[in-house]
Amino acid sequence: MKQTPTSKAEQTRQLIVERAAVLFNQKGFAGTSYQDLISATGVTKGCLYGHFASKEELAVAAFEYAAQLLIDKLGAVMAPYEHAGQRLRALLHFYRTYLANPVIAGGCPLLNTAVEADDNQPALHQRVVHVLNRLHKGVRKLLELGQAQGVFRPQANAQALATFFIATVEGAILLGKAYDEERPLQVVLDQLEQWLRVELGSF
Amino acid sequence: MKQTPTSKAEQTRQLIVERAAVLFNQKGFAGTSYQDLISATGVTKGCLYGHFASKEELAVAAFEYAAQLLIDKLGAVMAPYEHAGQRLRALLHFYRTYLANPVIAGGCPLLNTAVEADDNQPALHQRVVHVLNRLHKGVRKLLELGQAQGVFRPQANAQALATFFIATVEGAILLGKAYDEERPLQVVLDQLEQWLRVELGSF
DNA sequence: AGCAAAATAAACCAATTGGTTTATTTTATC
DNA sequence: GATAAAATAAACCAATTGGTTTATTTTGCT
Repeated sequence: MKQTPTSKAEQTRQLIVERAAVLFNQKGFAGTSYQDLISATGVTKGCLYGHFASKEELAVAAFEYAAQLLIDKLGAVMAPYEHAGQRLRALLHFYRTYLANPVIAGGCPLLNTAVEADDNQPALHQRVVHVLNRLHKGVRKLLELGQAQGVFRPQANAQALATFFIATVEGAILLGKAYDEERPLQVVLDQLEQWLRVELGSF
Repeated sequence: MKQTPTSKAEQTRQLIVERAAVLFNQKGFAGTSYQDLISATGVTKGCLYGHFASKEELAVAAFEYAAQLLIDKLGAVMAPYEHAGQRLRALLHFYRTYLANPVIAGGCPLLNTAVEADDNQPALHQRVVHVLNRLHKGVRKLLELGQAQGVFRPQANAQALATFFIATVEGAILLGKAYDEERPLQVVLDQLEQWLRVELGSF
């Protein structure tokens, strides 16, 4: 008998996705085997294949989960504020401490997945681009909101600054992870903030 | 009889390293198999093992080769100039067209290797940090040279700006590769250049 | 020309890869 | 408590993995 979308299966699926997202983020797609996934989830291979037809399908679901965590987190850190300047400061603060509080173990899923996927996994690469677009739009809207509120200079190029913001933040995370230190993150975000104050006016 | 370091073996070794560097840069360490290496080099497995005891040893040699290409290239683009401002502009110009003229196919070897290695390959990770240090020192020295020449503002924080430069450039390459477009690179490097002009004075 | 170095070809290895199937057991829910 | 859904256990698959060995051939150099 057809049943209401059962919750147990979805719980298991969710558990798999969450554990897989960490593995893929840390070890990459090629570096993660089914044995890794079985060990990390505590679930059998049959169960994995019951939920996902292939490693690629699971990797896509895992990436989308991790990306949504990031998007949600960015929303959450800005949510307490209406003032665009405060929101921007909250965003910068979030990234300043990213190594200690990553949305998922292994660094930034956008950075990690983009690097491996763009030459190798078209399906994943496509999702990466989509998430980058969402992120860019979010930052751009924030800057435009600030302009509408009269707190950011109207001449500022929101489009370009959003691109610059994302590139700089990802580069900062790269250095922070490479050195396993928070200092590069602090240094880079300090510089970014100063430049944003030049372009947007004090905020 | 012991012979002078034979050149044929070194030629073959060099061929292997060059071809392997491209593969590892494009497909990553885990994503590159011996079969890939055999196909790309045209050399037999026995020959590969004759020159490198393991995939990791080969990957390290390949990364060091690619990194040296980058370091050499940066030196070459700056070499025609003595004026630090001109050198910096040459550096920015080089990165503006990086997607069309990468030092090696597959993007930036520092970016690619850093992302995969920092959680997985300690030997590679160590070399990445070393090359990042060299790169940072090079950029810092350039900024300090400009200060000594009186063309950059003496108050500028060369240390911090060098870190910022590297993070921003790597982030720009990440976006450029992800979108397979030069525009993000142009946009990000325009912003970077403007900020450098604020900090260093016109150059 | 002769000799050593370099490379090949190929067989071999145990382990692991991603993926499939099936019968059985557990579990959630009506 | 019945039943269908979910998960397990395990056998199975062909292919590939990283790595080794050995005998043979090709090559480069003095």
